[in-house]
Amino acid sequence: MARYNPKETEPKWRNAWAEADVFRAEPPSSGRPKYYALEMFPYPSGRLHMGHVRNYALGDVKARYMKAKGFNVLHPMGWDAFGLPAENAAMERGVDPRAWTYDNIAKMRTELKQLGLSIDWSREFATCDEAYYGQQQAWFLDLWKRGLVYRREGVVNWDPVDQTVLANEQVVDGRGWRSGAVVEKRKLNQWFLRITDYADDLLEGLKTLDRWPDKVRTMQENWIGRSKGLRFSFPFSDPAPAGFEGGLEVYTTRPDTLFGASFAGIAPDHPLAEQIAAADPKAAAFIAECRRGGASEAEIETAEKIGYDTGLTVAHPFDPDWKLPVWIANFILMDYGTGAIFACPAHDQRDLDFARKYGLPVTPVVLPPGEDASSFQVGAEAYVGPGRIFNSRFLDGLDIEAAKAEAISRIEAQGAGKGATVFRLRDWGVARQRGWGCPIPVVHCETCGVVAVPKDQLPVALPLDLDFSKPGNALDRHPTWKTTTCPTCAGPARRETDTLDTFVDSSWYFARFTDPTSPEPINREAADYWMPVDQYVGGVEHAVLHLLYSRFITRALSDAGMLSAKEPFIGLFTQGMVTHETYRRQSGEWLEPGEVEITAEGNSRRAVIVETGEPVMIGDVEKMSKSKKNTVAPEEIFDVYGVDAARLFVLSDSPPERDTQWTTGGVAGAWRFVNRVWDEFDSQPATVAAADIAGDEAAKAVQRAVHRLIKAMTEAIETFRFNSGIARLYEFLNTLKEHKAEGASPALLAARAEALSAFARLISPFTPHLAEECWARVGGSGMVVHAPWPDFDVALTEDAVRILPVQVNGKRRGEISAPAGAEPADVEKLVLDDPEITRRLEGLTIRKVIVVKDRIVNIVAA
RNA sequence: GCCGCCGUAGCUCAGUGGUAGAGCGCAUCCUUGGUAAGGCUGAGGUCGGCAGUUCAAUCCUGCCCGGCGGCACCA
Repeated sequence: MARYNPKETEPKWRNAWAEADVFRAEPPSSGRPKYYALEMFPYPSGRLHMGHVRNYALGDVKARYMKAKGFNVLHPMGWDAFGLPAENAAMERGVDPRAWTYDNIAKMRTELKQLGLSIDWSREFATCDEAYYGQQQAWFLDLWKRGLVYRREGVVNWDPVDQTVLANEQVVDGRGWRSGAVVEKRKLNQWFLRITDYADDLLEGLKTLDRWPDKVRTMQENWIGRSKGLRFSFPFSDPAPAGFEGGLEVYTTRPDTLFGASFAGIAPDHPLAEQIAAADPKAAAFIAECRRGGASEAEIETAEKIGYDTGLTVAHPFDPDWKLPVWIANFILMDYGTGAIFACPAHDQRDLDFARKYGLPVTPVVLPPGEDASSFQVGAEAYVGPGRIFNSRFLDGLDIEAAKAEAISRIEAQGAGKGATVFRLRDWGVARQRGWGCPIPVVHCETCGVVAVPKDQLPVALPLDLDFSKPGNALDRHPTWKTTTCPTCAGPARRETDTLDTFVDSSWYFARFTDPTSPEPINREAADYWMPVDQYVGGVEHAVLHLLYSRFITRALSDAGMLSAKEPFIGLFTQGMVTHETYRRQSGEWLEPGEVEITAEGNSRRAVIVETGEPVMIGDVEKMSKSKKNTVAPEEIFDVYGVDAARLFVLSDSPPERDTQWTTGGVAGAWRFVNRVWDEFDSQPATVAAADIAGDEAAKAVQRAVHRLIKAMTEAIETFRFNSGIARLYEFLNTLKEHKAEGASPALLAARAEALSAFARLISPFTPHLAEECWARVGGSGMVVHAPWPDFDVALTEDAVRILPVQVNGKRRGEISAPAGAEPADVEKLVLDDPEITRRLEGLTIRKVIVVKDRIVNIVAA
């Protein structure tokens, strides 16, 4: 018996696929239904990690399956190649970022190809290719013309370590998402994309994405954060401060509680606050105090509410004689709503905390059900539940929703304000002060202002001789690059030296894949055939970054006429991480898995350092990371066990959406499976004569098992439950082993031949190389990649005779066999005739007999 | 605090309103010309807890406990 040798087999089949060019997507004219499978493209770090293996293996299962189902599959690959790691490498090691990046791409391409993915490599590109980012510049200018790009001075998030601006989405708990540094606020001239124009549409669109995880939809919903309310102005009671003659504009979602108003509040960086501070040193000191507070989550959480009474008062909108004091308060955010609020302490916890601290009035205006108006009081907790309005003049007696509507219409009738919808989502700041990115294609002219570079002068290419030896923007300090002439007046001009956020690069690459050499950014015909992506696979960490930006850009480009699709990804799957146990010395230093030897002692385990025998602490199971040294290099696994075993294990051990734990035992198990599968094919005669299997129980059992397997595998792949599918493959292999080829009857051999033919096709999405070898071994025609997915016969998935357990009062007391589909009445008769059962019923009176067809019988007796 | 996911064998996980499963690990034995290997057999589970619905609950419902994730001074 020849042992399976992946080192020879796997490269052999990869070459065969490449030579036959089997994964090239056919043109739209092929007439076959399309299927666009895509995994989030990698950053070319230069090294493949297990997370990549899992991500691309998952996508590959679906792509190969759909190909077998007869679809015209597009499954491309590219590189998200701009960004900071290249600049850091340049700074640390003096290499050229371009050379470093393309070098890494070459290395990673080799490793990815080794995975045996069904990729159409003819479409490959990198976002740092001039041909790509030049097209990006072209559509950027189109969006500018359409008013979706604007430039303004604004307070931005500044990452002091990476020395660049960050988008709101890239600030996590007050820290830069990449550097982890505490983010500072700076005023800068910034480029923005008007994503807020699409806030409503992006929110509504989520409802149509029924093949997205609920979790991701919820996260986007929260992020967009739509709230409906009222925007209105408080008139100042005394002469209004300069510039506020129109009053103090506030936003509220609770206009129903207007009669519970206690004070008006403004953010410390509200223009009015700044104006007051200019004349009032105490106010200025207070504002400075507010700014000192950090932005980290812990600090926000514990920050006490503090306020400063400005001495100004405003009039209640429904009662000119009712004066409300104006406070500056640290809990009010300038960049939400209008940066000013009206406070109703009885029904808002923040307002209540504040009012209690500063002795401001607390008037309840919503009466909870069952409470009495004369006795209801608010203590330390604001009441935010449902109820009837009281203490509120013309709103009295209304429920909350009716009162909101009434208050809004009164305010609108007075001309004091308007119902308004407010979003948490802010416009997307896209400019980055970096040299290794897509240049923003504009020039600054002294006479003409900011001017777009004409399309025939695109791409605005990065110079080849950027100096990355110092931190900061290499493009800005280049000696000559930014000096140019104005395209409009031919006068002296300066190029924009900001580049685009790399999330811009990744928010349209999927559309470019449909025709990566198009002279336009997007070939509309190709995009309209292929888009949207049918199945997108990637990490959940992009739930609100990449996935939201891509949805926005797709809409914007669609509205600009470049493609029809509004949603980029109609199906989304977010896979879990690959984790591994961690190991440390007693002294606390992390150890690599390879340095540690683990021995089992009964059900517990003991770990020591291989070389010294020094005891090792086995730590938590955590995401593979270099810092904790709990990584396993894919290429080492490929070397020992082969690519198929690695793919199989990484797909088999957990549901794809959950984290999976890498273990050497697990991959060894997958490797044994590969070998046992090969044994079954290798022990089968290459050619088998047809035989009637009707009278052969073993043959029939194999036949039923394989039909059940086809059904289960089809469902498992359709529903992304690959691990369950693989569990079924293991079970089926046990069935095959029970009905060996050695000494088999002609009927069993024939049944095995048919089963093996199907089996080779069923394993092909998971272990494609092994599948080819097996397919060839049993004389399959052509390659298994070209073979259609096997069909199953429902009748053959069921047994002709069923063993029905028989319960008495819910406890199992025996079993009987009955023909499949036997009627309850007949089964009941069989049961009551059964001596074993009747013996169990002696002395009991049968009350009821429940027969569930083909499942079970329960006798209720007393 | 709000929302979501998870809890089944020692470990990682399938599964179903009706007989509790796989891989790994563990134990016994066989093989020692598949050998830094292969095979047979086996032990091991109050299906997180309590209650309800049902003839029947690991599965449905409610409450509770434990773990993980997301959001959170957004008016």
